Amino acid sequence: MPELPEVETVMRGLRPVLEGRRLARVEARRPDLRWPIPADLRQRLTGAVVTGIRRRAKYGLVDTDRGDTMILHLGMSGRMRVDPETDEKHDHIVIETDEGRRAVLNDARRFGSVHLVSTDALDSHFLMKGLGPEPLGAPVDLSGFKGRFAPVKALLLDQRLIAGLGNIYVCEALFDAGIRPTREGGKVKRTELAKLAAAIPEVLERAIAAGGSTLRDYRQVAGELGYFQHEFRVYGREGEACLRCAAPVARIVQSGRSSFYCPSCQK
DNA sequence: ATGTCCACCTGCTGGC
DNA sequence: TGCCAGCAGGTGGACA
Repeated sequence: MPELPEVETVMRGLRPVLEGRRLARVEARRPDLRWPIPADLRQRLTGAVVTGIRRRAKYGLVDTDRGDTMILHLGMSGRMRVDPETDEKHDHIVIETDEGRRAVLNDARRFGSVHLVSTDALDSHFLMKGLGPEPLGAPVDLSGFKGRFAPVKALLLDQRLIAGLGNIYVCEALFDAGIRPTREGGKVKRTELAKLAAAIPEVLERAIAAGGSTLRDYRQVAGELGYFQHEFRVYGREGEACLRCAAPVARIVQSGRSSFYCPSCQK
């Protein structure tokens, strides 16, 4: 669920609560999520000062003054809540600062994960080392699509080529660029790739500005919804009229995941 | 190397 | 009301 804009929104919400604060209490309520939760998480984080709150691709990063970085992934259903009023089912990790403020990781499906690594070795961690460039800021480089046979949809989801896109924003960016998700990656024309390269950061930035997209689980850290789902042009709109040409939006399944597109606008 | 699937897990919705 | 099938924002790893 949480793609780059949702993770960015969550980390922006955590920053004022955690950054610069000393961690007074850290609790892991179960031994594992997708991977084992580090057994020394509590010992290494308790008493440490949070020196940075960052995001890389769909990962949240929390740096401490002890030279450690916690790597946080929200999987499909992960949420962070700040200063929650009540405990909820699937609250797995609780972090409390010296001000008594709390950040709680809740993840019903447990596809998310928590790792703790030396900040110096962060880039060589197996979750980080294969990640492609960030799709914000600098222009997106899609030259890696050359010679590839996989559908352009699959290439955009490949975190080694571009890091941070998921099913929603890939569908939306392909619509904006007028490219059908089934097109063979290597056969997408240069001019179309240029449109796509521009559409990707554009849609991500609009989603961040809207606080992300709330379909089911996702919330901002204080419980607010995201609002970008109201701006979807194709995602989840099967059978509804294309906003550009009024043809019905189609849904197909590619490698087990839904792709939404306009059969008339997207060639 | 490249592309395709499955598995991991819970919760919700819609049909019967 | 109950049951069951199908579906969901991700992604590492197994396979041909």
